[in-house]
Amino acid sequence: MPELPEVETLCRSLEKYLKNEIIRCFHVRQTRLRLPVPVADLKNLVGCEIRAVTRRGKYLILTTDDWDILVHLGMSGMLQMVIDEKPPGRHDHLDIVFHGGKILRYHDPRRFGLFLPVPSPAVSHPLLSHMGPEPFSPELSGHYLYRRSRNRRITIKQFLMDETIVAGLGNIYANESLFRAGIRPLKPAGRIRREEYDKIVSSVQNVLSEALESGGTTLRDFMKLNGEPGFFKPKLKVYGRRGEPCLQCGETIRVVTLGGRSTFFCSNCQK
DNA sequence: AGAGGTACCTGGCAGC
DNA sequence: TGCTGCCAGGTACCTC
Repeated sequence: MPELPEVETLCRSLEKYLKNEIIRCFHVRQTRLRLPVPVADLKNLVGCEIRAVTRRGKYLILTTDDWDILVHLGMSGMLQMVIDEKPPGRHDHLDIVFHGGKILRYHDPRRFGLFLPVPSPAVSHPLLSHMGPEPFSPELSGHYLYRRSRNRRITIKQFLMDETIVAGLGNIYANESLFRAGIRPLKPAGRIRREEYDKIVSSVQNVLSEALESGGTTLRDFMKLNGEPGFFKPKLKVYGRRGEPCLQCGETIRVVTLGGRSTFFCSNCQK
């Protein structure tokens, strides 16, 4: 369930739950994630206090003094606070056990996620250092996207999903943003005008902040319920609506594949 | 350099 | 009921 708004909400909840907690130990049951969990390096974190929990793109960063932990949820990852001594289930790959008894449990059936101890600061790690601006940073502007897109023949949708261009914009919100901006996802990025990029930036920010509100509620329930996935169902206008009528004009929502990802659009509203 | 395809995994669901 | 094939919120790596 890891969309950027959900990762952001998770980040805020974790900050509250984990700040000033001291790591007692790790229980690693599966090391084979997107990158292998370097078990030997985890020793560097034992006894360390969590200073902050932050987010960069869809990565979570648990910060201590000299080492940080980089967490990515991939397609199917979840983090949950385990209060009692609940036995780990299938795909509960890893626990962080804190002094005082709190446990943070990493669960990821598809194992596309990542759990990586890295020397501070995590933001200079190669996985993060090449990332583009955050969707809400002032760096992300119509001017910026216009400049980065010149001479690019890639489609605008793939361009927006390139994390070196914008950090953390996933498939759902790339689709939704382009619908709101009235721009067809198949249009080459290099052929989009400056004013259209202004519109794209505000669409991205509006969609994400609206989703953040709904995502937040779901995530709080999720934490309270000790891992019940919840039913986060944002008000999607195009994503997942193949064959259904466009909510603006009634035209049938179409789907194409771009970069291996399903891409939904209204051929009447999006030019 | 940029673009397209593929690989990494498991689970859920539609269709037979 | 049970099998098969397809699809899924992500990212990195390979080839052309």
